[in-house]
Amino acid sequence: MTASALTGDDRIPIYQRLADTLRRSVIDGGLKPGDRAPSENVLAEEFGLAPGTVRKALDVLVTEGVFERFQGKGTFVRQPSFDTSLMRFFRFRGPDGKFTVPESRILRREIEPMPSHVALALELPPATPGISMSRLRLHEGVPVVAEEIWLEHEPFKAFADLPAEDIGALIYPVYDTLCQKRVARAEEALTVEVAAPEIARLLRVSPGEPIVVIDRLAKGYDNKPIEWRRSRGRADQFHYHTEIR
Amino acid sequence: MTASALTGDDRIPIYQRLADTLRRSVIDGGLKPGDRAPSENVLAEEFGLAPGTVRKALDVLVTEGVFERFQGKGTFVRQPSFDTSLMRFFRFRGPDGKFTVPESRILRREIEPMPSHVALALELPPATPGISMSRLRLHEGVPVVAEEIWLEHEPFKAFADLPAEDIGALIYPVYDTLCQKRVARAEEALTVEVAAPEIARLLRVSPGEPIVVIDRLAKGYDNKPIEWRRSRGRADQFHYHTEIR
DNA sequence: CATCTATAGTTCTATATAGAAGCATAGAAA
DNA sequence: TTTCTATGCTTCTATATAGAACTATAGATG
Repeated sequence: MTASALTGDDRIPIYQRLADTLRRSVIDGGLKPGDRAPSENVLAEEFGLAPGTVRKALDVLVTEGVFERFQGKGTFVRQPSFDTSLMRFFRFRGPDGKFTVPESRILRREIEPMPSHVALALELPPATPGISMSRLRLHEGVPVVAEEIWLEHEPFKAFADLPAEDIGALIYPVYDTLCQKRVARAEEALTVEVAAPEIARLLRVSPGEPIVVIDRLAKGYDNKPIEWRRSRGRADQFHYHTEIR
Repeated sequence: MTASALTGDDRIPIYQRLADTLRRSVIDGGLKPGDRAPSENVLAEEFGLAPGTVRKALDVLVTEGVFERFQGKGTFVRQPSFDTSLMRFFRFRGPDGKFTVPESRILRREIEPMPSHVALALELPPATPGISMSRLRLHEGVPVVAEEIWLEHEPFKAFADLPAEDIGALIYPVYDTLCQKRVARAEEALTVEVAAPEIARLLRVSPGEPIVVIDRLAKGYDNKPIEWRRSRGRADQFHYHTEIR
């Protein structure tokens, strides 16, 4: 009955308010990805709650994907993996059938005002100064995906000044270390278009070939947008499957 | 401690074995979609378990999508809705912006040996006799999706004899009432192809236009395949979005 | 007739307790 | 050294209990 240190509207169940509190501490960086949360018993002690109530709060956060649990080891802040991204359905594999990580080549990086659809997605005023980047991903030297990436300039100044050769294939860890921006999740949308001349040239296909377009909006733990990205790849290499019910 | 009427390997936790038991009774038809399950207290009484254990078993089945719960009302066998199907990303709406259910026109229905890829998907021997069906879906008179559907002939004899005009836009309820085959879930796969001449003619597009192809394998509560289906629609009307993390 | 009230049934929240199961490490034993 | 054992931590399972919150219905009240 001792609601103790828990804030918020007390018509909301205790376990949900505890979940809110713990989620908050992940957002604020008190708990970082990979960190172990206090054990169930410690939390119960700390907040003056029954262990079952604490466990139920953790259930919520595990379902949300904020935490993951390992029996005997502990409960940890989850490292976003993005292995459910639509991108994985482009099959980048050689003749031996093995899947490989495609290499990245940055074609262009400039500071310019955002086009309206990007500013809208990033929840910023129109024409906000942004970092615009073009990137080509190649598999065994063959171009497979062309990407446009947009970031708000202000919070990503340090990234804008980073030498291009210091940006590897994985870009989100750079955002984290350089700009303290941690990507927690993303929304993706898939459409199909016909190859425009410039895209056809980049991807080495005939104009008019079908192209799969994946738009991604990456967000932080606080659900605020961080990065907008549009990826285009050859449709004949794309295969997506899912389960419904 | 009284494991009572629960069957199965007793190294498996009780709540999981109870979940298995309840799922079984849905598969066997003892509990049909829309039916209310016995209340948590009744189940606890019946199996000699603590209410918390029963509740945990129901949690499992709710997460699986077998049951859905309503506070104050009860726990019910879920009616599969299929509103997460990839098909919903074809936007069938008029100039007023309203979404509508497309009408169906059955073009062909015959009994013939299955092609190997269909027999493989349905887990049947090659060339098993099947019901082959072609269907065109139209929105305001305009063809939007072309479908091929395959069923095993033997269990669906009654369906094969049904007059075509008695088959409405919704086909799964017919499987249930006529052939006692209940679809519980489905797997879907999405690919993109270039319109072949026959498809182009059906969908009234130019050959070479991009076409979105959705393959669906519908399964029962026992996870056995029931129906194989391939749907083709114009790519320019397709828009899929999802969240990842 | 319409509206409120009591009641019984349902799920949901929260407490308290006990022990099993899994993991890591320190120290004993071979 | 290598292997086993004990210990202490973690999450996981299961019990028992109490009351809150929600829904539907029957019956009283206006």
